[in-house]
Amino acid sequence: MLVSIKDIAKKAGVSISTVSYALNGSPKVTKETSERIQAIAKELNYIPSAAARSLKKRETKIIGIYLTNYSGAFYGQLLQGMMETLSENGYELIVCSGKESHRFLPERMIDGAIILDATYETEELLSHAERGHKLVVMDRRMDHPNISQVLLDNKAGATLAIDHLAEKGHRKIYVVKGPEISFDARQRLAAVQKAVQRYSHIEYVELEGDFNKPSGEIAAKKIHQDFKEPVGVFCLNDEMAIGMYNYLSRTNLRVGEDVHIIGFDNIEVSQYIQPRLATINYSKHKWGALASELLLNLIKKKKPEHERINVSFVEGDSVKNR
Amino acid sequence: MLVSIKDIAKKAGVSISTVSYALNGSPKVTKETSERIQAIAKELNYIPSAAARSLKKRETKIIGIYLTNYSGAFYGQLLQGMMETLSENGYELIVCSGKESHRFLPERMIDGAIILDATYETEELLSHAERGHKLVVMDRRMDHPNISQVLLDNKAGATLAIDHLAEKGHRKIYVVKGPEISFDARQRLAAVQKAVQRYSHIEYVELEGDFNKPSGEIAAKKIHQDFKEPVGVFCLNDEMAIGMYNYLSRTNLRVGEDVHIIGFDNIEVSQYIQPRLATINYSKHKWGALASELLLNLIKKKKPEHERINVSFVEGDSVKNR
DNA sequence: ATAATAAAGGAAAACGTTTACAGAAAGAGA
DNA sequence: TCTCTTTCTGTAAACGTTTTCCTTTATTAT
Repeated sequence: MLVSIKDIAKKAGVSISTVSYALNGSPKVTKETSERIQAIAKELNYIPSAAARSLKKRETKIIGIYLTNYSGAFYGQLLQGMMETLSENGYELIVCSGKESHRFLPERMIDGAIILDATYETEELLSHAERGHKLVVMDRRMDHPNISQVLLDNKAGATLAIDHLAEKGHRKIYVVKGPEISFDARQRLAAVQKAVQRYSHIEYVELEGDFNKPSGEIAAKKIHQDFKEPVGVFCLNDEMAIGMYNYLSRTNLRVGEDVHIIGFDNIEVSQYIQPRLATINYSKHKWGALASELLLNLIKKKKPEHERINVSFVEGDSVKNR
Repeated sequence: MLVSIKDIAKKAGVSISTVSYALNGSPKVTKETSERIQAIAKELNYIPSAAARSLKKRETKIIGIYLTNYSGAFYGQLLQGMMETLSENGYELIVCSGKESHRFLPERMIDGAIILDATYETEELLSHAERGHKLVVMDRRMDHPNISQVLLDNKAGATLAIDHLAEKGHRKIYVVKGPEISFDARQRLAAVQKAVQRYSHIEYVELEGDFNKPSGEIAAKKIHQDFKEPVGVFCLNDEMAIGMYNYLSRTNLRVGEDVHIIGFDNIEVSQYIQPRLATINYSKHKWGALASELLLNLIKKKKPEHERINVSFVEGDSVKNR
């Protein structure tokens, strides 16, 4: 039923090694024999076995990206960037999410992994690296000969946001935090705390958040309850900002008049909601492409690299002068 | 460097088959030997080779889902539903997107595939099925002993939408179409055409669209240009509705007053935008779970099945009485 | 004519498992 | 004591490739 190179060899009257060479375009076999073998392979509908090949070659030409929150609104562009870079180099990308998918790396189902999944234990990553597996982390800092990293410039982004609110004359600033587990959230928060210190006249309040829309609504509720005069709010991601929009729309407070909001990530929908959300932008495509490039370098035995993705401020109607 | 069962066997003073049996919990080997072997395996940091195992067992316990548009806003819940069902049954899920990833199925990297990717040729799918591979299609109709299908009830959804607009007294209805390649788009459109025939007094206009936000903006521009009196609009998905919101906000036309909009899909953000979008809802989670279940059944040699996912109307503030 | 070289292809080992089958040891029944 | 089970473990083949090292044949140089 299942056709292997053995069947081709028999039909062509050659040995299996010749078939293998022919199918791989090796110059060791005549053009004519090669073509004859190719023809027979096609005729028999031959398809190589990935398992057999990777068992022998000790590689799969597949890269895995580890994600938790598939819902995240920017994965599309991120993955696009990765796929382009990888496929130019003969690699395929698969997205791994299930808890058991962690075994893909140690079991050598994939030749390397890109990590964007805070629930993946750093210890575990380290032990993989220790065994010689190649990794790129996008969600934490790690220093190891088999690990490269490419991180967002969260510090710059958060500082940009706070400075913008201060510039617009806001004297009370809320920040809606992210989940403790997220590296980006922690970095953004730390940068915010440092930035507000430069403005001694600013009253600064932290609100809980988990990067999802409902937590933005809850934060909005707090703000509504305390409301006395116009305030600035820095939501540590756009999702929560959207939750906040929604809650406020059911109150007498107006975004861009009473509550001035800045987000982070510039997800696609942020430029479609009303008023347009001011936010921190960065190229998701580039982030993914760079991560892939560094992984490929690592696989080619190059040195690990540490890169940073620049961010920029995106003007919006959600922040005006106080 | 790389430890295999051979190394364990040597260290434990048994044969490799005993190691294999022990590691797989076969009753053929004593509890003591088994435990001793397990201990040694752990000590040596043994990890099985996925390639070797799947070469021998002719299965990988991995299912692939084929997607094009990662950006799609509902993949999170869909994949969640799939992963739950699959992992309960000892399978892992990987998301495949790259053009070359098509080979995963014929090369037996995966034990089955779920298709939600209109660019995947039906011919190609058929040839896979013909070779004995198991498939579930979510984006087309196919009849084959190795293919199950689970489709949205697009017809019911589209009818619900048109009826709602008609009930609200609208006499001019626009429909913003989807891309020709999409089965869902074609089905929805066909149902719309059939539904409007029942309302002879309704003026019906079709506008181009491709399921992305910018095409919703373009459609909105047309509507704005032609505007005379309040109209109803059925956007064949929510994304385009959001694009329409955005364009209209820059005009004098108001959603829910001048332009009454219904979407399709009920993506998460639709309930967060203002005014809340009326739309057609269905359980993404269930859709994914069911598709996985049917695939598992197929793998267990059960008969192919054809299922349908029910849809329902979601009230919103984007549609009011004319 | 002979030896040296090149060209084309083949034999076999290896990759790391699983598993059918065979074998050995030990206990039980006669 | 002998045979028959039962219980454990070992041998070896198989999965489908790739690749190293040979062998054969043809070609060229001497």
